[in-house]
Amino acid sequence: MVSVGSHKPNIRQVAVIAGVSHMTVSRVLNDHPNIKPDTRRRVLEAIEELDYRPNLAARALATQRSRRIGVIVESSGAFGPTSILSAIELAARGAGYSVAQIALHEGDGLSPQAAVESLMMQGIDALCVIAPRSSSVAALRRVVISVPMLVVKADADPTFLTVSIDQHAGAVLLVDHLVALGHRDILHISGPLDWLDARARERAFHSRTKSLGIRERPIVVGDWTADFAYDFAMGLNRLPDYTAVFAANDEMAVGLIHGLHDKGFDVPNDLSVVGFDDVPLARHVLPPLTTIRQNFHALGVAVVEMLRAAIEEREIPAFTRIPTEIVTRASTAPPREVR
Amino acid sequence: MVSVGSHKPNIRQVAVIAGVSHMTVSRVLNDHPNIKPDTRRRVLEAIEELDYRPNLAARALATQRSRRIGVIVESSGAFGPTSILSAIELAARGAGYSVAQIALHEGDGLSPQAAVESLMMQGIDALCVIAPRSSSVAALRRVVISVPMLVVKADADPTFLTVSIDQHAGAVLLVDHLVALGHRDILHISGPLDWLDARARERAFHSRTKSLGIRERPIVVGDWTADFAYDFAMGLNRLPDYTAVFAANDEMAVGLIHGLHDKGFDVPNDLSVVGFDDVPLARHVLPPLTTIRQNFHALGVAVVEMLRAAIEEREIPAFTRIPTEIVTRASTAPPREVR
DNA sequence: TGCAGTGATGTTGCCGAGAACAGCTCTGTA
DNA sequence: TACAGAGCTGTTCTCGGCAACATCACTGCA
Repeated sequence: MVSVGSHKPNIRQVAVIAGVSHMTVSRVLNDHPNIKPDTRRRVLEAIEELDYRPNLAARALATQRSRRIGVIVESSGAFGPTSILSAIELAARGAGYSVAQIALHEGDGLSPQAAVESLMMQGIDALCVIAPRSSSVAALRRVVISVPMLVVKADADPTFLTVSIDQHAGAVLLVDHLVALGHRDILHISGPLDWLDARARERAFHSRTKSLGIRERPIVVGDWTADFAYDFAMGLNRLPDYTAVFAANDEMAVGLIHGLHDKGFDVPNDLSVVGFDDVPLARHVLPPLTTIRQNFHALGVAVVEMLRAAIEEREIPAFTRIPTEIVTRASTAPPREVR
Repeated sequence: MVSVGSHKPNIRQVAVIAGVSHMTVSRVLNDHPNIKPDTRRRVLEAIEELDYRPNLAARALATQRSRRIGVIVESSGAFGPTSILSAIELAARGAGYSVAQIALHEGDGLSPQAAVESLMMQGIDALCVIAPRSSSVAALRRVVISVPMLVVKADADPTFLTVSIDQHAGAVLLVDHLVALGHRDILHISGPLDWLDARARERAFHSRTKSLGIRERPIVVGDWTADFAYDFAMGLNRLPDYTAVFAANDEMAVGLIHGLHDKGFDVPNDLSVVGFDDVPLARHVLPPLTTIRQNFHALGVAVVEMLRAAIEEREIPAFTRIPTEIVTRASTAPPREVR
C-alpha cells in the first residue's frame, strides 16, 4: 500500500506537513493578519506540496456563506436572457462568486417558486431572477427568502432590487428615428403583453407617438417569433397605409421582412422596418436591420455589484437603469411620399 | 423573544417535533426502506410544519456526492455551445442533478485547467466539457481528475467519454444535396481549423467531393463570423467559377449572402449557398437558408445519461453519436447551366 | 421455552472547514 | 522585577447532514 493518500488532502494534513495547527492553515487561506511571514511560507509550501484545495462545501457549512449566486432565467432560448445570463456569470466570476443557474423552460412544469427553493437549498448568498413576464414577477412577490433578491426586468419595482434595460428610451429612439425620416404612420408589432419588455416597448411607442402627434393606430400583438411576423405579412394583400413597422424584437422584424418580400413588397422602399435587440445577424440580414443595442455587459456588472453590496449589507440604490443605443442600418429609409 | 427560530430549521429540530431521532428523519428524506408508515407520516408532517429543507452543502460533505455536474463551455456566445449547455442543464435537472457552469470567454485569461480546478473545488460529481477547439482538448488531455469526464466534441476520443454531433454526416448531406441539384464546383468556407467542428466539416467536404469525383478546389478558411464572409463576398469582382458555396455555419452563410447581394449577385440564381446549424433566423433570412439541424436535446440527454452511468460505475459505451438532418430551403437551386 | 432472524429505531462519530476563546511568547514600561 | 498588552498560534466546538454500528421488540420455529 503506497502511503501517498490517493484521496483529496484536507486542511489538517496540510497542517501536519507545515508543522502547525489546522487553524493556522485556515488563517493563511483566508488572508488573516497576524501570521508570521515564515509560518505563512511554510503553510503555502505544504499546500503546494499536497496540491491542496479547500473544500467549498465544508467552508459553506461552517461560514453559512457559499459565494454562490443563484440565477433563474426564463426562456433561455431567447437572445436577451441568454446574453444577460452570460454577462452575469462573467461579472460574478470577476467578483469571486460562482453562479448556480436554473432555466425555466416553457411547459416543463417548474414553477418560479420551486426554482427559488431549489436554489436556496443549494445555499446561495443572493438570488437574481431574469423575469420577463409579469406573471412570474407576481409569483416572485409572494416568495419570502432569507437572502437578497434582485430582479432584472423592464421597470423599477419597490419590492426588489431591480436592474432594468431602458426599454422606454430604446423605443423612443426608434420612433424618433422613423419620424425624423418622415414617417407619420407607424405600425407596432408587440411581443406578448404579459411580457414586461413587450409592455414597456409598447407603452413607450404609444406615449412617444402621441406626444409627437402621430396617428393613433391599433398595435398588432405578436409572440416574438419570426414565424408570427412572417404569417402576418403574408396576410397583407396590398401595401398598407402605414409606412413603417416597429417590431418589438429582431426576430419578428426579420420574419416580417421575409413575408413582405414574399408578397412582393420591398424593405425599405415600400416600408421601413425596425427591430429591437441587435442580434448578431441583424447586421447581415437583407436589408440590414435598424435596431436597438442593449449593453448586457454593463447589466451583468450592475447586477453583481448590487448583489454584493446587499450581501455585505452596504447601502446602495435599489435600482439601476442600463442605457441603450440605436444602430441605424438599411432597413429604414424615408417614406415614398417624402422622396 | 418569540420562540419560533427565525433561522433555518435543521434535521434535529424536525426530529424533536416528530418525536424521533434525527436519523429517522434522514432515512425518511432518503427514502430508506424499513420505516413504519406512521413514523414516516409524522416526520413528513414535522418537515411540513417547520418548512424544512435539507442543507445540500452538509449532505455533500457527509456523502462526498453533490449531485452536481460541472460544465465548461467555450465561446458561450455562439449558437451551438449555448444550445448544448441549455440542453444539458435541462436533462441534468430531469435526472436530479444541478449544473455548475463556467464559460471560457476569449481573452479573459481563464485556462481550461483553471476552470476544471475551480469546478472541482465546488465538489462536482462529474465534468462535461464542451470543447470546440483542438487546443483545449489537448489541454484537457493533461488534466487528471478524480471524477468522470465527458467531452462534447466533433469526433470520438479514446481518452474521454465522448458525445459527438455527427458533423461528417451533416456535411455529406449538404454536399449530396448540392450535387443532386447539379452543382459540380463547390467552394467551402470553413471555420478556423483549430476548431474540431470546422475541421470535421472540412474533412467531410473533401472526402465526399473527392469520392463523387468533383473538382478539387482550395477552401477558404473563415472565422465563423458573418463579417468575414461578407468581406469575402465583397472581394469578388465577377461571378466566380464555382456555382455553390458550403459555409461552415449559418452566420457565415448569411454574411456571404449579404455580401453577394451588395455586389449585385443573386442567391440562389447566381450561386447556391448552404450553412450549418439551423439558427432560429435561418428560416427567415432572405433567401431562407438550406442548412443542417442538430439535435441538441438528444445530445443533452446522452451527456447526462453517460455521466450518470459513469458516476454509478455502470458499464456503458464511451461514445455516442448524435444524428443530424438537412433542412432544404430557398438558398439552394440548380446552377444556371443546368436550367 | 429458547433463540435466531429481521424490522424499526437510536447513539456515536465523522465529513472538512471556520468561530470563539484560550494560552503562550515576546516587548516595553513602571 | 513584575506585569500589561500585543502578536501569534493552538484547542475545542460547531455547522447539518449521513454511515456504521448498537439496541430493542417482535416473529416464527425447533
